[in-house]
Parts: sequence; structure tokens; C-alpha cells
Amino acid sequence: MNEELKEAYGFLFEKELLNEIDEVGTIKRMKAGETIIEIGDYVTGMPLLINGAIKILREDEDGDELLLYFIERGDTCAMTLSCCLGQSKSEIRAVAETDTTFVMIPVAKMEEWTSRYKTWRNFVFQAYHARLSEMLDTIDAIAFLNMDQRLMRYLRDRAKIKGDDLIQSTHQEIAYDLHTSRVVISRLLKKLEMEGKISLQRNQIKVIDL
Amino acid sequence: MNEELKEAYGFLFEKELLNEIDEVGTIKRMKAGETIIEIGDYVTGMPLLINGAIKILREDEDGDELLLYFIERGDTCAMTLSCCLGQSKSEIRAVAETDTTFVMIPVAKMEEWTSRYKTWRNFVFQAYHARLSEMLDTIDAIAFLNMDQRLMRYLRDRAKIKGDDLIQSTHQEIAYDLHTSRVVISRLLKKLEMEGKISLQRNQIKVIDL
DNA sequence: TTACTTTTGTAACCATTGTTACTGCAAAAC
DNA sequence: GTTTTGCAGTAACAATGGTTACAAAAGTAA
Repeated sequence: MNEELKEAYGFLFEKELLNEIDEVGTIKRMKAGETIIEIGDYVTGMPLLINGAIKILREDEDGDELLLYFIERGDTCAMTLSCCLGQSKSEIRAVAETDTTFVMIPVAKMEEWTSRYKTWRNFVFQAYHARLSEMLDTIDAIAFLNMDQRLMRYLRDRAKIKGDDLIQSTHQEIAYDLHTSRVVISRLLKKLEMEGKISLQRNQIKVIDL
Repeated sequence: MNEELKEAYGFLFEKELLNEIDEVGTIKRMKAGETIIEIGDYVTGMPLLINGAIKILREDEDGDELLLYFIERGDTCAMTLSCCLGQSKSEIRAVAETDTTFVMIPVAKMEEWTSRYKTWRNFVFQAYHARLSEMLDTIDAIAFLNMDQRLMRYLRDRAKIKGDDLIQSTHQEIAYDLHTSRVVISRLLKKLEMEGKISLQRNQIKVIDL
């Protein structure tokens, strides 16, 4: 049995289910920045995240992006899950935020386990629950917050997920995630630096106190 | 067996499950405008919508509202569902959009049925799926559309749900749903009227061609 | 070193949306 | 009928965020 799998999911699933996962699942590893699922792709499996983090993005017709939320260890992508059950194409893009490891479960098994294992069923429900909550948070942020507050939230999230106060990206990349322009982000970052909340260098932002 | 229940859910659930629903569920009727669930309420049951429509709203700390989506016949509120399983308080407000009839199912039964009935399980998954989709649409609207397009979308939705081109509300009510101000809505409605897309009277909007 | 590319800083300006304030009108209450 | 209340129309202005344009700085390659 794969050790990483056991470590990440051992406390959730019984031995029997873990064995089945180990048997039919395939371990995948992705480098930070690689695209895991593209919009419109047929969803062939469901990823159980073992290590790292994945960011989930939405896109409109013009190709404008928006970050929806991050997925971390012990989580799965309920959106993918949802697509699996509906046999439909992906409505979102998934990109590795850090180097990641996950187990890919074939669609067919998911269905079967849902009736056989109570722990699996609970896991799936809890995944849906978590995703709905994240979506609500995202909606709150877009609808109720100004860009400066959204930016602060974003920086906090990124720092937390990386477990490090140093965020390595360009202003342009942040602008894509928040669906705004580079100039706006530069402007607001400068303001945050003036307020002593962050410090700026080329390609990196250090979170001091957000 | 309740006839309305059979009519709305007969094609989804087997006879046995329908009987159980009929037995433990209580039929509720609400007038348009009545609040069904308030934010912070403990969720004691899950509503299966038989007739009418319910609108689901989100609120921020300042009491500012935002319409998330509508629920129609044959649907349930996945948010409520999610709260049930998590034993938590409601994160949203549900208000009857039209006069509505629904069956309230006690939380305990839900869990039980999830393991016993495949049809129920599918129904629950499909409800989650539908809700995630609606949330995505909502996010798209807020993030990618301007207020005039959001307003058109809103009017179309309301007309469709009511099955009638005549929408009865004040500009202020619309402003609340879209989380903007009355003046902005009046301005945009006037523009739509100029363009021949709607006609305006006090307390009502007639959709002509949106 | 120099030349080139990428990233960031900044100013000036525009567009959309939000705010305040006031008016006229319609319906309901008296 | 008159008065009162709530709704809608509109103007003027403010705030936020988006756009264009250009310069300076930092990093990379030659």
C-alpha cells in the first residue's frame, strides 16, 4: 500500500476501502503551474489530493479568468466529482498551485463505493459541503468587498497555502486571478507597502501583517 | 398518499420511498414573500419543493443582500442539505418567491435514506450538482457582467420562473436582489425601456424582448 | 560591458457604479 | 374631496476601478 495515501486518508477510510483505492487509483505528480484539468475536458477521474495545493479557476467567453478557490491535502474537487456523476465536461480549470501529488480514481469506482462505503459517502458529502462554502466565500468577496480587501484576502490565502510569507508571482499573475488589470494590482500593492503590511520586490511579495 | 407529492416526485422515487416521505414529511405552504429560513437558523429539515419557487439570498455583515439563485419544483435546497449533514446553522436566507408548497423532511431520515435508496442518493447528488452550477452562473454574472446585463438576466429569470412577462416589484426590491442602489436600477430600467426591451409602470415591469 | 526583455511605478484620463438631493406623480388613507 | 405616503425620474457629483502610455528598474543573454 502506498504510504502517502495511507498517511493522508488513513484516518478517514477503512482498511478495505484504502486497499481498493490503492488498487484502482493511479498516483500522479504535477509541478507547480501545470494544468491538471482544462475547461471542456471530459472528466475521466476524480483526484484525491495527497500533497500540495490546486487552484480552481473559472473563465468567461473572452478568456478572462477568475480564481474560485484552492484545494488542499485531504480534499477532492467537488466540481470534478459533480462532472463525473453527470458525465459532463469540466466547467473549470484546475492548475497546480504548488508541486502536487494526488490519486486519480476512475469514475466507475466512485459510484460503486458510494453505495458500499459509508465513509466514502460521508467524504463525498463533506467535499460538496466544503466546496459550496468556498463558493459562498468567493461570492461574498466579489460582491461585497472592494479590490483592496480582495487583494488582501488573496495574499493571506496564498501565504497560508504555501505555509510561507513569501509569495512568488508577478503583479500580472495576481491580476489574472482576481480578474482585474496589472496596473490596478500594482497601485494597490504599493498602497499596502506604504501601510507597512507587505514588502515588495521583483517577482515576490513578503507578507508582514495583513 | 399526497397527490401533489406523487405528481412532483413520482417519476424520481420508488413507491416505497414515496410512502416514507409521505409518512414522515410535513406539507408546508407559504405565501409569496414569506421567509422560510433565516440566516443563523438551525436547520431542522430539508424542503422538497412541490410547487412555486424559492429565492436564496446571501447577506454580509452590514445586512446587504445578494440573490444567489432560485429553486423550483422537483428541486431541493442543497445548501440546507449541506447544513443538515453538518448540523450547522443556515448560511443563507430562503424566501418564497411565489406561493409555494413543499414537504419538510426531518434531518434524521435523510441520512438513513442516503444509504437505503439509490434514487434518493442520486437525487441528493444531482441537487448538489445543480446548486454548484447555479453558483457558478452567479459568480460569472457578478464577476464578468456589467450591471445592465445582470439586470437583464435577472428580469429574464424572474419572468421565466413566474411564467409571466409581468414582473411585480419596485425598483428598490430589485436593487436589493442585485446588491446595488435604487437609483442605479431606475436608470438602467429607463434605458431598457428606451430600447424597447421592457415597459414600465408603477410597481411593475413588462418584459417585451430581452 | 552592452543590448534586450520583463517587471514595476506612475500619471492622466475614462467608464461604470454609487450617493445625495430634490421633484413629480400615483395610490392609499383620511 | 385633501393629505399622506411610497415610488419613480433625474441631475450633479464622488468613488472605484479600468485603460493608455511611458519611464525606470531589475534581471538575462550576448
